[in-house]
Order: sequence, then C-alpha cells, then structure tokens
Amino acid sequence: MVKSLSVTPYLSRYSSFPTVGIWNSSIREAVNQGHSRKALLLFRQMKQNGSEPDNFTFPIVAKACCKLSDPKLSLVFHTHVVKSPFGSHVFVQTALVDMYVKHGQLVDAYNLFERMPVRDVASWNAMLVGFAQSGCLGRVLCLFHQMRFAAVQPDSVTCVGLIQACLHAKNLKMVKAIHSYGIRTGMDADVSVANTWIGAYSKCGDLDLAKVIFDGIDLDVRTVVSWNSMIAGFANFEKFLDALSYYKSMLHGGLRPDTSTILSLLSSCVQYEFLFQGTLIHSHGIQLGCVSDISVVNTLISMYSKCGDIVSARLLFDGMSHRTCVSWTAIISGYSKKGDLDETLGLLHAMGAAGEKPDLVTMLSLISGCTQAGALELGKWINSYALSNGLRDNIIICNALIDMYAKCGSMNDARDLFYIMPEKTVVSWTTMISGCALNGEFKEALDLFHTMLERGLKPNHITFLAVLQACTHAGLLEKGMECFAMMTNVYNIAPGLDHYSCVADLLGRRGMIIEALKLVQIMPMKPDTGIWSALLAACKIHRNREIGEYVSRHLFELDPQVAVLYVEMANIYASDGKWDGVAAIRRMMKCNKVKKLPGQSVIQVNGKPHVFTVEDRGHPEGLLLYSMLDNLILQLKEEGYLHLPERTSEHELG
DNA sequence: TTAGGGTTAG
Repeated sequence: MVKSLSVTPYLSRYSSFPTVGIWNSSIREAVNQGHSRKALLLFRQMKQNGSEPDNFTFPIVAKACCKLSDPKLSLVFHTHVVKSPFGSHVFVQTALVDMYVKHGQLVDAYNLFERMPVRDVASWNAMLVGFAQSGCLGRVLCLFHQMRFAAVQPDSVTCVGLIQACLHAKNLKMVKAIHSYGIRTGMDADVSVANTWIGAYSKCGDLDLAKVIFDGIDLDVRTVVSWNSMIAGFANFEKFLDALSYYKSMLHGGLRPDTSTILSLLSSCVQYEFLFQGTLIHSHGIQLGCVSDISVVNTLISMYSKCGDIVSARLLFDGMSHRTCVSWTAIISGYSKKGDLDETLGLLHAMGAAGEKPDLVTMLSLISGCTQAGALELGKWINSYALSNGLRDNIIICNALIDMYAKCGSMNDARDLFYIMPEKTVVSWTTMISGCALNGEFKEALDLFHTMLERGLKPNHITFLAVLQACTHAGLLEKGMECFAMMTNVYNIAPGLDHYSCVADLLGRRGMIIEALKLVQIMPMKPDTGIWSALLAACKIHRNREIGEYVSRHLFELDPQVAVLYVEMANIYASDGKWDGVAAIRRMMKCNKVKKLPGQSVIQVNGKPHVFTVEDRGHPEGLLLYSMLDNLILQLKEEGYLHLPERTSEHELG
C-alpha cells in the first residue's frame, strides 16, 4: 500500500497533475532532506500514476537506495532500470555503479562499469572512489591511467579519491605526488580538495604541512570541515592543547562547531591535567546539542576515564538509554586501565547479559588491563575466551597477549603463542624482543632480532629501542653500538631521545662516562632528566665526582623536585669521603622542600595485590619474607656470586 | 572533504 498522505507535502506545492520534472524535483527534495524511504514511495507512486521515469529520475532514486543500504532494494531498483528505455544512459549507469560501490559490492560495480558503452568523469570517479575506499591503491592508479588514456579530464572528486587510496596504503610519498599534480592542474583552489589534503597529511603525521595547507585557505573560504580536519589531526597525536587552540580560533571566527569537532576535541583530551577543560568541552557539547549523539557519549565516557574521573564516566554510562559495543568497551577500558579487575569482569558479564558481544577492541582493553595489573591468571582466561570466540586468529590480539605474558613474567606462554602465530608483523617481533629484554633473555632477544632481519622484515624505531635495551641490560657495548649505527646507516631511522638514553646508559655502565657525556652533548635534541639521570647513575657506579657534579647541575636546573637525584649525588660525595658535599645536598633538599617518597612494587598473589617499598617491614609476613631473602643471598654466595649489591645501599637521607 | 572504544616503547 502506498501511503499517499506521507508524500503529499513534497508534491502538493507543485501541481495535482505532476509532470516527470515535477516528480523528479519532489523525489530529489525528499532525498536531500534525508527521507529516503519517502523518496522511494514517491518513485512508486510516479510509476503508478503512469509517468515514465527518465535519465534524471534514476540517479536520484539510486541515491536514496545508497542511503538505505539494502541490497535487496537495490536489486529491485536495478531491474526497474534495465527495463527502462533510459537504462543504458551514462547518468543512470553511473548512478548504479555508485550504488553498488556504496554497498561494498565492488565486483558488481566493476562488471557494470566495464560494460558501459559511454563513461564520463563521474563514472570513472565512482569506480575509482570504490577501489580507493577498499584500499586497492594499485587498481586505483591503474584506473587513473586508463582514465587519462581515454582523454577524460580528472576533477576534484578524482583527486580526493586518489588521496584516499594513498592514505589507505599509508603512502606519504604518493600523497605528495598527487598533491603536486593537484597544484599543477589548479585543483587546490577547491576547498574540499584542500580539506582532504589537511586530513591526509595529518594522518601521515606531517602536521606542519597540514598547517601550511590550512593557512593557505582564505579565511572566508575555510569551512567547518577545514577546522575539523585540523583539530582531528592534532587529536590523532593526542595534542590536546593544539586542538583546543584551533577550537578557540574557530569560535572566534564565528563558526559553529559540529558533532565532529566535539568528538575530535574530546578524543584528544586524555590526561588528568586537562580534565577541567574536558568538562568545559562537555558543556559546550550540551549547548550545541551534540550529546544526543551516542558517539559523543561514548567518547565522553572514554575522555573521563582516561583523565582519571571514572565516577563521571560511570554516571554517563549508567544514564545511557541505549548502549553499543563501543559504549561497553569505553567503560570496560576505563576500569581495566585503573586495574579494577573485579569491576572489569562484572561489566564484561553484564555486557553479555545485555546481548552485546565483545569485539576486537573490547578484548584489547581487557588484555591491556591484565598487563597493567599483572593479572596472569585472568589474562590466561581471556586468552581462552578469545580462542573460543574466534578472536585469537587476529594478529593484534596475539601481539597484546604476548605482551601480557611477557610483562607478567610468563615467557614460556609468550613463546608458545609467538611460535604458533601463522603470520607475524613487526609489532609481534618487537613485542617478543622487548619481552625477552625485560625478562633477562638477552641472547634470545638478539637472536630474534637477527631472525626477523633474515626474514626480510623492516624493524621500526621501537624494535631498535627494544634491542638497545637488551644490549644495555646485558652490558653488550659493541653489539649495542653496532645496532645504533645500523639504525641510521641501514634503515634510515633517526634515533630519538630514548635511543640516545639507552646508548648513553650503555657507555656509562661500562665506565665510558666521557664518551657518554660527549654523546649527550652532540645529540640533536635537548637532553631530558632521564638521560642525565642515567649519566649520574654511571658516575655513582664508577665514582666520578667531577662529571657527577656537572650532570647534577643540569638535573637540578631541569627538575629540582626529584628526590632520587639528591640521593644519587649525596652517594657520590659519600663514596669519595666528601662529607661537606653530603651536607650541602642535605641543605639543598631542605631548602627546595624535597621529600623522598619510596618507590613501590606491586605483585598479585591469589588475586590480592601486595605493595612493597624498600626495606619494608610492615607486611604481615615480613619476617618470613626477609628470612627467605637472606637464605637466597646465602645460597647465591655459595654458588659463587660474590659481588651482590647490599640490601641497604642507599645513603640515609631525608 | 571531517568524527567514537585499541596492540609493540615511554
């Protein structure tokens, strides 16, 4: 039955005896207002009225079908088109190609495209965008060449499609090549093309270039999408303050932010120190009417839990009338990061009871929670859960599980999983190398690194960091220096501060303090407290008071509130018999109001966390623990390990 | 043309 009443508003203002043109305008109006079902009803009514659809009608109806994404409906529509005398018209066939592309039916789209007797720029674009969105860069480039061979002039849509394909392939070089092609052909004047470039460069990590393009768009031409693309770029790299500053400029310029702006901004707000600003954005979202959008609520839950305000996150979650898998994951992730495994598991069960199944991201949040809490048993349970739910075939899940096993000290489980993985990525190898380094399996770490290279995998900056850490902990100076040189010479990876820290630590531990200091002085970035601390520790081990004083001056300047630094320097003076130096440090600590908070270790036994500090006698089984420790030290000495560090090596201070 | 929950290091 045709509900004629529901479609009359679109027709009544034109005529009671509509022509094909009037039918087309009415259908177009319904589609543009988002009323796709009404558009289809109008189309049906048009045919029942005896009006024959023309080459303009079909593309509009195809657009309605696209929005409804119902393959059955599309098939019915296709049969209508075939029967029509306009079925072979280029507009109509292009609309069909586009419809199949939007439904993800690329084979059907391409079959139709290949049989088209005439193709215009829109037909080529529809197919090209289809391949681009599926990440087939090779096919996109091939189609682009064929298009130019067929003497069809590419336009801004072609350009956007090409950029999307390069983004899928994460090919920054190709993005730049297409950018220069776009400039040569004058397509950069189109704001939507410029917006795509901003998005492309920021996704590839080149935020400076994104800024250059953004600045190049005239103020009165910039759209909300231009601003959103820039803000999303900062959000991708968790640069909240930059994102916020652009948001403020956007407001100053009189533009009204939309849901996308709020979502990006919220997703970049991930630190406790920004919680207040996050709350302000939340209220902006309410003013703008965005919080009725479920995605915004999900992101708010995530924002509050990442900023450490799990209570607000839970309030929002509990107040939701409808929850998706993303909502459950956001709150589970919050509790899991907090280390609250009881609540995490409770929510996982509640999720199942509510009829939602955990997906890949939910599983990753759960595994990462176990890793942080050191909950090996629960981690194993999640492993079997993933296995029985068909999620254990996923490389990312396996990588997270390997990391969990390694960080919980269960290297055999990590190995078992690593070796049965049918396919491994650089992340898998890096996780395993890093796990070996963490657990003192230095030879295995280096063997894995070489096997990885032999298999033709390209290590990244994190792989090198893991390898350098293995070398540092094992004291393998030559090997470490070899890998450090390999980074730049073979793999063209510029070492970061962390890599320099590792090498400085490696040199310092071996007593090459002058060489370590020289490295710190010549490196291209400003040394941080970490690298100076490594040098200070080396000065302490090798009793180098002179360089120790120089290093500590830098450290005091950078952060005068770090207690360890005073302790280390006092130890250097004490070991040199310079008691006036020790006294001076004590005075500095008092003057700067520094208090030494002891470091803590946490271990879970039978699901219960136990917290320890240095020389902690407060544990209920403290006496037993220390007698066991003394026993172990005695046994080690008997085995020939004579140079054990003293348990109370720290100089009494504070 | 822009957007939500997440794996390797730190």
